Amino acid sequence: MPTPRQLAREQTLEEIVRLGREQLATTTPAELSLRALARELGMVSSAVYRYVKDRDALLTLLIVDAYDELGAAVEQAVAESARRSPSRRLQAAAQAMRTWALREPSRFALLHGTPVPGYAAPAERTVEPGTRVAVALMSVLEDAHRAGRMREVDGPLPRSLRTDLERIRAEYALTLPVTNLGRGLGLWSALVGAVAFEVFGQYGADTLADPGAFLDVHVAALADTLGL
Amino acid sequence: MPTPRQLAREQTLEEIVRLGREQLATTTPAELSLRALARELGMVSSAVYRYVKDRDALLTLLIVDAYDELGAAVEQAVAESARRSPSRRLQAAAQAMRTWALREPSRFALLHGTPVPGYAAPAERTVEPGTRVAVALMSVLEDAHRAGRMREVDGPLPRSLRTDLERIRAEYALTLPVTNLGRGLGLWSALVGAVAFEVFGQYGADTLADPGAFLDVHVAALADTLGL
DNA sequence: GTCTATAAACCGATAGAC
DNA sequence: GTCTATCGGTTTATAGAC
Repeated sequence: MPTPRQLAREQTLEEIVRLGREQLATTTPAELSLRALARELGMVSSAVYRYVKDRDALLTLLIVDAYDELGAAVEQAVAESARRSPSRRLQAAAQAMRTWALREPSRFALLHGTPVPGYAAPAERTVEPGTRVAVALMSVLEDAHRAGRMREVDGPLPRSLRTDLERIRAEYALTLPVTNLGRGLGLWSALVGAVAFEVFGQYGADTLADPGAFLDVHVAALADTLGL
Repeated sequence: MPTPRQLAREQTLEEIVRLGREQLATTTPAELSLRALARELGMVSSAVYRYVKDRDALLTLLIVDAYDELGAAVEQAVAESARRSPSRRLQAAAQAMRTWALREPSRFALLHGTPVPGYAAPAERTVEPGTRVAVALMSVLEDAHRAGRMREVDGPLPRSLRTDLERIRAEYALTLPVTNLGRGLGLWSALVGAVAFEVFGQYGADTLADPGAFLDVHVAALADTLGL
C-alpha cells in the first residue's frame, strides 16, 4: 500500500530519469549534471539530492533504464522471430539493436561507449539487465541446438577459456557445446562492435550507402561460424 | 629551413600533444580542458591559444596522434608476421590492437568510444590515419588472395552494398573478391568490438580469465568466415 | 609570444532555515 | 521536502599591456 507520498516520489523519480535521458542527448555521460537536471525539473539544485544520492546514482539509474529498454527490444525481436531460421533470428536481433541504437545514440553510448572515469557500476544492479541482450542471443543458439539445427563447431579451446565457458553454460542451464557458446560470446561483441561503428560514425561518412543491409550480411556470416 | 622560432614552436606543440595524452588518462575526451593543459605546460591559459586554435583543434591533434600510433602498431604486427598463415597474421594484428588499447585505454576510447558532442573530425586530416588499421587488415586478405590461400566466399550481396564494395576495391587497388572484402570490413568492426568489450569492461568482471586467449579463438573463427 | 584581468558562465555538494 | 546561501572549485574565450 503505497502512501500518496511514495507515489509522488515515484513519479518524481521517473521524471528525473526522463529528463536525464534528454540531457544525455546533448552531453556525454561523463558530463551529466545534477544541476542542469534540477533546472529542468524546476527544482533548486540541492532538492535533487532528496531523490538521488549523488551523480553516480543518477548514472546507475540511467544505465539500468537503458539496458532494460535495449534488452526488451532485442528480446522482442527474438520472440517474434521464433519460427524463422536461427540465422534470421540473429539478424532480427541485430536489427533490433541497431534500430534502438540509432534512435537512442547517446543511451547506446552510455552502455557501450567510453566508461565514465571514476564511476563503477554497482554489479548487483547492473549485471542482470546488462546481460539481457547476451542471454537473448544465447537463447537463439540454444533453441537451434535443441532443434538439431546447429552443428558443433570444433577447434581446441585453451584450458582456462573452456573452464570459463563451462561455468557460464552451467550458470544459464545451457546445453549447447561450449565451443559454440564461445562463438556466441564473440557474436555478441561483434554485433555491438558493428552497431557502434555505424552509430559512432566510424565507417566513414559515405562508405556504406545502406549499413542495415551490411549488418544483415555480416550477421549471416557470423551465424555461419556458429554452425547455424 | 626551419627557423629557431619554428623549431621551438614545433617542440611546444609536441609537448602539448604529450600532455594532452596524459590528461586523457583521467578524463573523457569530452572533458578535455585547454586550461588544465596550460597549467601543466606552466603557461597561462590564454597562451595556449597561440599554439592551438581551440579545443576542437586539440582534439584533432590527439585523434590523429592516436590513430597513427595504433595504426603503426597493427602495421608492424602485420609486417612481422608476413611469413605466417593469414589466420595467424590476423591474430597478430588483433593482439597488437588489443595490447595498444589496454596500454592506452583512454586513447583507444578517443578513437572508438563515445563521440564528443559537437565535434566533427575534419575529414582531410583524420580519414587517412583513421583507416590505417583497416588497410593493414585488408592487406593481409589481399596477400592471402594473391597467394591463392583464400577461397572466394559466396552469398549474394544487395546491390548497393556490392557497389560500395566495388568502389572500395578499386580505390585501394585490391584484387580480392568483393564478397571477401565485405567480410573483411566486418572483421574490422568485430575486432574493434571485441577489444572495446574488454577495455571498457563489458564482459563482466570475472567472466573471462584470459581475454587474450579468447580473442585468438574469436579471430580464428572470423578468419574462417573469410575463406582463410 | 607571454602576461594580467576579466566576462560569463558552469559544477558537486552541504548547512541550515522553514 | 523545499528553499537560500554558500564553499570551493571548474570552464572557454577575449581584451589589452608588455
